[in-house]
Amino acid sequence: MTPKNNFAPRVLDWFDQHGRKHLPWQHNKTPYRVWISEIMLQQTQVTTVIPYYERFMRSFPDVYSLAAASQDEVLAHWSGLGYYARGRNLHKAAQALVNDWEGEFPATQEGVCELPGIGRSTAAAILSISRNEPLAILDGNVKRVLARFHAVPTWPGERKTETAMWALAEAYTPQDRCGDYTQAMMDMGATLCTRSNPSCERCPLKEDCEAFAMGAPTAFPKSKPKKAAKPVRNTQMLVVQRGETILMEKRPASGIWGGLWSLPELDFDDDTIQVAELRLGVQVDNVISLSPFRHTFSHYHLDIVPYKLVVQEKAQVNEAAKYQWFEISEALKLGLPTPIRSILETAQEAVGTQPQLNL
DNA sequence: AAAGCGGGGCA
DNA sequence: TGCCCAGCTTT
Repeated sequence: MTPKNNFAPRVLDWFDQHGRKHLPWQHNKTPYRVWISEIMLQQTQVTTVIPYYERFMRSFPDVYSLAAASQDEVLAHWSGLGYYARGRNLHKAAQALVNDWEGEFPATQEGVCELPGIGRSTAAAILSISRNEPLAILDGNVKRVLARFHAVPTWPGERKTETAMWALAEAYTPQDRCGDYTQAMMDMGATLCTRSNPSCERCPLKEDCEAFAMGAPTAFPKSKPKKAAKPVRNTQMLVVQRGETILMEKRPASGIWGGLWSLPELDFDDDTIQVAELRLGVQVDNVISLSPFRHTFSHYHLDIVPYKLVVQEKAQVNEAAKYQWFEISEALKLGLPTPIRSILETAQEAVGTQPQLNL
């Protein structure tokens, strides 16, 4: 990492010229007032928060009034903001402040982090803005700014990436005007360095922003690795019944289920009877639908639609080497792929119980 | 419909 | 400790 020495001054200059400085929580910046605003802003945009914030402050002007209120009263003021667990935490934390801290916020970040609903970043925001403590924040806004500035190549959700980004955040946080810097970084993330359509031209950091230099600001922060959305494949599987026996197929030695006994399979959109008769060389007397189900492999889902085909007693099949007739109970003693085993078990139970489709 | 959001809470 | 979730928004 090569911190640019003038990072913070540039951010602060931008803030002095363009930052928002007259939001309701930006005057009389007590820890209490900053705290309430930070919690509300975690989940909601500035314009929505303003009326809620003002109403909340009117009813609960200080930590004592908040602590003394009932949870229902507090939640009534939260109504419409969502995330009510955070409203409840707010109330609990107010009571903890009154009971354990004589109504004052702890002096240290660790102390503030003890309060329910406040973690490292929110604690730093409260203390830097209200008391000008030189503590770094790393909320979504700051993560975005830093990820772009350094073209951070990995997903911030990874532990080591997040640790590295905390180190960056600390390296850039100035000793002076830390509160303004905190506000400025949030403001930049909210108004310039937005998730989509960032206003790079107006950004005071663009000359040294690696993502901007790459011409790809929105490529950062790297998004969460996709859970490799497993493709879905479809197949038909056939339980070909001849008297008391069913037809098992020996799979090729390599590939999926290599060398195992399985069931004859058709493409999903093959005409079941027609293709079965053609390929196996048997005549189908009767078709019984079995329950379709999904089998999931490590890399794809296989949706299996099983059918039972009843064929004539003396049917012979083509390619006899690949096939063998087994009683179901005998077939179940073979080493079978799991979904094949389930089909056979189902077919065994289902004899005579399924509605029959005579064709 | 999918990802992002800070902190909580679980294994 | 490390990972995933709740509950809502934005894209």
